[in-house]
Amino acid sequence: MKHSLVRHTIIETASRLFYEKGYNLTGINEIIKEAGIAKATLYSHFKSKEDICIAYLQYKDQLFFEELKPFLEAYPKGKERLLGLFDFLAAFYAGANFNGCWCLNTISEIPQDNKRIREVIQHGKSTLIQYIEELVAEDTQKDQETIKVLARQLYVLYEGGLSESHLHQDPWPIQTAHSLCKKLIT
Amino acid sequence: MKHSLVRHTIIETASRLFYEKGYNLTGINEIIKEAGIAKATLYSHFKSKEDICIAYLQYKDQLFFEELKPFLEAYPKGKERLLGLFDFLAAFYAGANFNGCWCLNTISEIPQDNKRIREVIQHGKSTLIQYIEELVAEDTQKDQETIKVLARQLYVLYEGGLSESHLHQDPWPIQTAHSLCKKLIT
DNA sequence: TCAAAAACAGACAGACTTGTCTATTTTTAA
DNA sequence: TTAAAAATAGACAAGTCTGTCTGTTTTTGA
Repeated sequence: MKHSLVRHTIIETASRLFYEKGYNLTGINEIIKEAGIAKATLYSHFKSKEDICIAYLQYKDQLFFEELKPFLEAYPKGKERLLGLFDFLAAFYAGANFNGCWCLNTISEIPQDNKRIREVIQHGKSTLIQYIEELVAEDTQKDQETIKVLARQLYVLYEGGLSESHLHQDPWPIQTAHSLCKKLIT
Repeated sequence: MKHSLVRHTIIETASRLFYEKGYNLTGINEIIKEAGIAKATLYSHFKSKEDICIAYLQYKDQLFFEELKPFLEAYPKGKERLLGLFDFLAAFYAGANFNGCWCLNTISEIPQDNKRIREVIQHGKSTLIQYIEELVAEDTQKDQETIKVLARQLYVLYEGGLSESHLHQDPWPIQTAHSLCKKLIT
């Protein structure tokens, strides 16, 4: 297998396992077994499990935006697209292998003083907030401050719906967030 | 030490460690060392680590309501008391040892098929929703369905603010949830 | 006072963890 | 074609984990 392909296989396999089973309950031995590679190969691509964790978080964020953006482009700019955010969430929930937000899950699993992983997670979420700001800006004319405030409100709704649908194993929190979003923007 | 006192010491120590460090990163050996008891003593009170986890979740929920209820009784019934919910959250965030929501943290740490722990968590959160319904009902006259819908909306806001303030290590999501609550009830 | 209950220290089993290392084979690319 | 790079299997170190067990000492309560 080509060098870069092996790396990709490791990230894909580790991501699936980390997301499904959790970071601490997934061992290196399980990753190499499922990926079908040798342990020395894994450690020639990543110097530690923590490095794989960071690659996992970045990979999930990348996939997330690669799916979200085309999904929302099917909606007309403005209010409908903002509501589309919660349709995306509902589809995400309904899809196979849903296990909540990988960022919140991982934050819960690492020591509080692990700044390296925390920063990757916070960066990913900041990117999402920024993207929501862009969606809000596409709606009717607003000043910069109003845009920022509304984006943060929608973000908190989005995350609340996501984590609570996971906890209750029921889509009602996402639906609640959706209807609250509607109330906010109309 | 008296029998029931030992049990309480175990729960208190385990709760502190589970909440601070996470469930999987806290070992039985650490619990007995910090609690100052023998391992055989711990296992005479709890048959497994999972049983301690359940006692931990119930203990935290109990403490939570024991603090929340008197806190809110200082507010006038109705809208102000509903907003007080988010003041409580802000105080919880600002307090020492804040580490997010123990329910979401624990859900992230256990295997997906662990129904026993999941049910304890879902039960605790359902109790919170029910309590919010009571707070909502204290406000102006509403039919039962409207009460339920509004309570769920406030709950999603509450949880979103809580988990995101934890993630970003900043109180802005709680403040955002607070202002959204205000908008909702006035 | 005295028997029962509880707590004690700590060894131990058995399985797991991450990460290193050796020695061999395969693949790649010029 | 051939030398360098990469992947291989798997042993190993050194530590972790949960849970059991033995044998002793302390506490409790009637």
